[in-house]
Amino acid sequence: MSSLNASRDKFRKFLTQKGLRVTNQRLAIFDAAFAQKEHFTAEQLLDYARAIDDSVSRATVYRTLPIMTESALLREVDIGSGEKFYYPNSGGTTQVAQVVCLDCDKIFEISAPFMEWYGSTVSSKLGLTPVSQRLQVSAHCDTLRLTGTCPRRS
Amino acid sequence: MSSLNASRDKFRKFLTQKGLRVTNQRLAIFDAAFAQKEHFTAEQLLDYARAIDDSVSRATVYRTLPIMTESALLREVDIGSGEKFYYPNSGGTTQVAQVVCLDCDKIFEISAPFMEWYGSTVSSKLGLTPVSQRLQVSAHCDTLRLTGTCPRRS
DNA sequence: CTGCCTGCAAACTCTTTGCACGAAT
DNA sequence: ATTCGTGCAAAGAGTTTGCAGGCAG
Repeated sequence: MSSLNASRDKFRKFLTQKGLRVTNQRLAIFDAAFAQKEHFTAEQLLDYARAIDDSVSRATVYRTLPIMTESALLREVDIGSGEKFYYPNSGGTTQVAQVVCLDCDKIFEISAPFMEWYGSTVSSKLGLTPVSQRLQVSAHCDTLRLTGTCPRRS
Repeated sequence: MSSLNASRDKFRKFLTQKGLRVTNQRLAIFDAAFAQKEHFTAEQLLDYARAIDDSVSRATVYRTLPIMTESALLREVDIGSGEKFYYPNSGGTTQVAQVVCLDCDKIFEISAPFMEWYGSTVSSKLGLTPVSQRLQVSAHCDTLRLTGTCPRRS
C-alpha cells in the first residue's frame, strides 16, 4: 500500500498546487484507478469508483481523467476502437509501445527506446519539435489460432 | 489520369470480385477520394463526392470507406482526434509513420522501415502475429513558435 | 426480375457541457 | 462565506443502421 499512498499523496499535492480541491469523488476515482492491474475504460473506472463511493458520477470521472493524465499519474491509450483506455503510470519511462491482441483485446505495454530518437530525427527534418510518440502493433494470438483457445482470454 | 484510371479499374475489379455492384455513387466517392492530395475526413469526402454526383449521401460514404480501405486503395489514419482521416494509397509501402503538427493540423507521412522489424520482434516474444503497426509523432511547428506564423497554415 | 444499394432519418456510442445544488477551503 | 466541484440530464460529434424505394446485373 505504500506505493499507492505515495501516488495518492502525489495526487493530493498536484491538486493543491493547481488550486484544485481535494474531494471524496476525486480520491475515490484515484483509488479505483490505482487498484487496476489492467487497462480500463472511463466506463469501467466509473463502476470501480462507485464501488468505493457510490456518489461518483460519470461526469466527474470524465472531468477527473484529464487531471490525472496531465499529472502523469495515468497514461491514456487510444487504440482507435472508439473508446480510450487508461492505466496507472507506475513506471517512469514514456517510451512505450502498445501491442494490442485482436483476439483477447488485451493491451501489452512494451518499451521502445528508439521511438524518441525516431521522433526527433523525423521531426527535425520537417522543422517540427516532437511532443509525443505512439507506436502500436495490432496482432493475432498464435495460441488461439493453433488450439482454438486464447490462454489470456478473460 | 492514367494512374487514376488504373486505380479506378482496380476498384471496379475489387467490387466485381467481391460480388459488389459498381454504382455511380461508389465511383463518385472513389474519384473524389483520388482527387485529393491531402488527408481528408469522411465529411470532407462527402462534400467532394457530392460535387461530382450530388445524389451521394453520408451513409453511402460511410459504407464505402471500409470497402476502399479493405481493398487497400485508401489508407485510414486515426490520430485520436475524434474523426478519422483518409488518403489515397498510391505508393506500395505499408511501413509509414505519421507526423502530426499540432499547430497546422497537417499530417505528414514518413517512411519508417524499422517498424515492421520492431512489430515482429516484440510480438513474437508475446506469441502474437503482427497484423499492422502505427507510429505517430505529435509535434509543434518551429516556425510558428519563432515567427508567429506557420508557413503551412491553410 | 431479383436483391443488392441507396437516401433519409433515427439510433448509437462515447464524451462534453449547462445548470442549480453542495461541499472544500 | 466564497467558489469550485458535483450530479443530472441534455447536447454534441462522429458513425452506424432500419426501412422503403431504386437501380445494377
